[in-house]
Amino acid sequence: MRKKKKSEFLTEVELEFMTRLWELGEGTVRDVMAKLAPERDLAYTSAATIMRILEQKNFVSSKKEGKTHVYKALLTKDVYQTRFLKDVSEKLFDNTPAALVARLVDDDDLSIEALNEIRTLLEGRMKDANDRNDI
Amino acid sequence: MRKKKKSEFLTEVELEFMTRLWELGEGTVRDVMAKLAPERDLAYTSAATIMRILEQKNFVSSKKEGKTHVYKALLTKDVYQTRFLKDVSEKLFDNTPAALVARLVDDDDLSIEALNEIRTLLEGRMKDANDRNDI
DNA sequence: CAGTTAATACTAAAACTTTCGAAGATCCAA
DNA sequence: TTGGATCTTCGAAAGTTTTAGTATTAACTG
Repeated sequence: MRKKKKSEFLTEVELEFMTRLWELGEGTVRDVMAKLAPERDLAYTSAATIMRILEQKNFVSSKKEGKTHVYKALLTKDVYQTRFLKDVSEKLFDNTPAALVARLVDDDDLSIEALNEIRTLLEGRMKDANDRNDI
Repeated sequence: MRKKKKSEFLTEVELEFMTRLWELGEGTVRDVMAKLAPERDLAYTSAATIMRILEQKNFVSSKKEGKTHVYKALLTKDVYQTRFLKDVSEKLFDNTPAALVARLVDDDDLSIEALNEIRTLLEGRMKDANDRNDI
């Protein structure tokens, strides 16, 4: 017998739907479906089920407008990205985020601009961290 | 009816086992089990099943030594990390690895040491990029 | 108000994941 | 060489994920 898994992370299809909802801000099942890839051929009831599951798992909330539900993410994409990366870092990179970055910049050719952007952000962060330490 | 999912990525338990095997280089079911967290209470047959599944999915190969199988990863951790990050980048960061790094360094939980490591890495990478540009 | 349209709720299937027991195979020691 | 220990293989149970059909319910339309 297995114990029930706590759903901290989105499944593949759930992520697909959440991504659309993040883009939309909020929307109905039809709205979300309309944003799926055109080749994605999914019955309306399937999409509705996914949205219902997302609500059960507390990833989204819904309010009723007329007879339809309007869904809204309860979790920002930023927060989810952070949570997810923390887990990846732990499970696949021995808890060393630097190793993760190493692998990433090793593989993909980031533009100089992107690298600069990241460095700026990094230095801002390091300054903050130092300030906190100096108190 | 769903179409068969091609298993490009490891499941949670599979990753747990592969991580041990990567640490070991190669090993038997017992070897891998011995490296699991002490509180991980798993029957030997369960572990054997996981290893067999990993072999079916072509993540590992095995050679027979006496009556036991000695397993070896067919996929390096580096390659898997790269493959995985590419997917994460795509699915959760709009295909912009820079956004991924940005999110990572923006995480308040990151230590100063980790930030330093990342900066060192980044500067090395930027130097390389500049060198290439100067040619 | 009755009929059509469209949304939701319920249910269930098929595939996948995780776990482990039963049965048979193999090796070693006495 | 045989008994015990240990290994492998097979199958299956229980939970999760993904998909969609059916039934019900709510809104609009003539």
